[in-house]
Amino acid sequence: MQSSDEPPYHHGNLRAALIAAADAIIAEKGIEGFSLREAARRAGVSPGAPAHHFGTAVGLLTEVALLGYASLGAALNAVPITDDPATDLRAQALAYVGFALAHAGRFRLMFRPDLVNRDDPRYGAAATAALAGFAGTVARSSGGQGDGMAQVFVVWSSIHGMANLALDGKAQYLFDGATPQQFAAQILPDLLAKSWPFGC
Amino acid sequence: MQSSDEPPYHHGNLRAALIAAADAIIAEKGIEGFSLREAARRAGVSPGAPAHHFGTAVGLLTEVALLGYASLGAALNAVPITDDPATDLRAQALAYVGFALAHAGRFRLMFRPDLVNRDDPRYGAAATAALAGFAGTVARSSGGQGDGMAQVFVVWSSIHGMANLALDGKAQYLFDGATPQQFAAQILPDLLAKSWPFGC
DNA sequence: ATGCCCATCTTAACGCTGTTCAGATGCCAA
DNA sequence: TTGGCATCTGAACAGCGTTAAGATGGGCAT
Repeated sequence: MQSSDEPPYHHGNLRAALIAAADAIIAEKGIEGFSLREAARRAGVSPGAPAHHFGTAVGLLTEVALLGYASLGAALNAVPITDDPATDLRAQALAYVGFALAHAGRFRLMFRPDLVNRDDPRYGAAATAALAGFAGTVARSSGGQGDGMAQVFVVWSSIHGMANLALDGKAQYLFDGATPQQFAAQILPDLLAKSWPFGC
Repeated sequence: MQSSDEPPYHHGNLRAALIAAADAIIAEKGIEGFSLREAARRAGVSPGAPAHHFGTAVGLLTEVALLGYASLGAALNAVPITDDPATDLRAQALAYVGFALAHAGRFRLMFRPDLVNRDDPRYGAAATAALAGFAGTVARSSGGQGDGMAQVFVVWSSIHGMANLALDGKAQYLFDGATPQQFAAQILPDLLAKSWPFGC
């Protein structure tokens, strides 16, 4: 009996191994570099093995996307809450964009409807759970006035749009060829403080 | 001699035929339903034929994406300009989201860095040209105060985020299971007028 | 008008992909 | 110990993008 769970047993906890392998591939090569066969290869099993655990490739990728929402939620929950909702909103926006750039593969996967099973009830739950703290900040920021859902949508859209544009290199075009990382670290904080309507 | 250019000549204006076929496939099945071989099939040529005109599949898809930016620009330029920049901004936002939903395949392709050759100089030019009128509205809206680039980025992010969230069915989750089309037609206009900070 | 050149397209092949299915494997419970 | 059954293998299939060698024929120089 080994203390490590690397080569677990006869065949082992293949399910977890495949999820980890898929996540690693996506982190290394991006979502377009993923292939089910390579995930199987890394887990040391035959190409047909994943089918029994996940059905299809979408089944496996859905699990990775669920992990992605969990880690996004963790990143958002990690920002300290102050008594100024606007400050918190800026910090959460920065965390959101930072997560998208730091885990580009995961982030892209999370919003790829063709690669994820949206009918899985855990999917919607994971998304709302990830944004729960963020929705709370929006509610505190508005003081309960106005349409709550609309406000969450508007603020989320703004942050999500910044993340996507930065990820796709569009910010690079507007801001003197700054890389996405330079943009997030140097330009975005000032921008949120001075030009972002939700940052007061 | 035929008046129609359908089966043009010996082999014909294959380049245009392939672009049209690719655009049609994407409109029918979405970007994930595209395949280079099917585009060749529809154009009535062998699988290897596109290579000479576009090099790789990305070459062909880049052309379709350029058409996409042109049509997005046309949609944005089609909104009438009033003397109230906030009104214009709302109308342009509605047009942007409407375009994304009406031409989902094109729109998704336009922001897929793995399917488009970002090094093509026409690509950046097409993107900025499409947003030129929009950037003008932002400038009029701010009265020339503040960082222009930052303002364009912030407003564009907001609109782009709404389009993406609507397209991915996230709005569906926040607004009582409304379909993307219902959302754009019934919910979004009110939302832009009442909860959108750029709509005054 | 004729002949050559060269862009264009075909055919065939390579290696890769996701998925399926019959059969082998070996753990766990009885 | 033995049977049942979840698990995994190995091979196959169709489809994909891309490449290379060869056929095809239109347009240009002569």
